[in-house]
Amino acid sequence: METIEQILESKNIRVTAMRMLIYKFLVEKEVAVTLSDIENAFEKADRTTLYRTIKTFEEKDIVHQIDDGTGITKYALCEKDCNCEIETDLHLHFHCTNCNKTICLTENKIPKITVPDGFISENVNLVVKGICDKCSG
Amino acid sequence: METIEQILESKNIRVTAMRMLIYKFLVEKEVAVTLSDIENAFEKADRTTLYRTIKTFEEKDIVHQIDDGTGITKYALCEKDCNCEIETDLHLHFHCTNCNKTICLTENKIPKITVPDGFISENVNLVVKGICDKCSG
DNA sequence: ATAATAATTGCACTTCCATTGCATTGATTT
DNA sequence: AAATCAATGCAATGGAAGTGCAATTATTAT
Repeated sequence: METIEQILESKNIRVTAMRMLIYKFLVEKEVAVTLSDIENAFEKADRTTLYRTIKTFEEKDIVHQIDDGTGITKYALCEKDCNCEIETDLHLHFHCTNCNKTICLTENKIPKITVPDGFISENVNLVVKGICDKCSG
Repeated sequence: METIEQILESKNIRVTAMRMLIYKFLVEKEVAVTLSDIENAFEKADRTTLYRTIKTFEEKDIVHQIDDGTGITKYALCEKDCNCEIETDLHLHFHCTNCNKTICLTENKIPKITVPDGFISENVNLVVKGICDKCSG
């Protein structure tokens, strides 16, 4: 079992108290979070710090950004073996229009998408909107 | 050949000079446009008017909104036989990271997406990012 | 045709999220 | 311990989306 310190260090992220707290927060959340969500969880910390922390995480590939169409960027921890940058590993996201939660459906891989001649596909983003399991039950 | 007036009327949109101009602009563009694009094309008109016009078009289903992940909402005319609201008719969008253009690939329908039990899919948004035919050539 | 009514447009303003500059604090290295 | 570099906090900015209200224009009814 890796500690948070080890995880951060393995990704060349300098370990600070703040970063460890935010990482922990992301682990505990099972859904994608907005910057405001993080902000509300750490009211003592400055918005900018949180913003830059998440951006650092993103750069170092331990967090990926999700654009679920709500207009607000959300973030979620990558899976252990996630290679966000690799096209074939892309999973889809589900946005519940009822509870406004966005969930990474890591089990559901995106089917192969064909694009017309001349187009070069580098990245695929797929968001399904609807009602999640908790809200539909 | 339908005139713009006829198209608008058939969708229960009251015909005004402004609306005809914006419709014409959208027809001539082959890519999805942002509000700023429209704004730049009609500098004499007020932003709000353009905004509300495009919202009206959207409501009346002659324009659909595209969220290509750039953070800025884009709009494009629906195809003649487009039924944006019908899930099975959804097409995908291609966003070129080089020229920043977003193109409707109306020929490429989105494959059926399966979601886990309990989830109800109502809408699917799929954006492929990469290099478009003009930029890759 | 004209008055009454309703929809559209323009202006001003607000809100919200994302982002940056700069000073300060804190951690690392020499 | 001094020097260096990264991280944090504060303040401010920018951009896009959206709203209220007054003025204008179109539509309907008299």
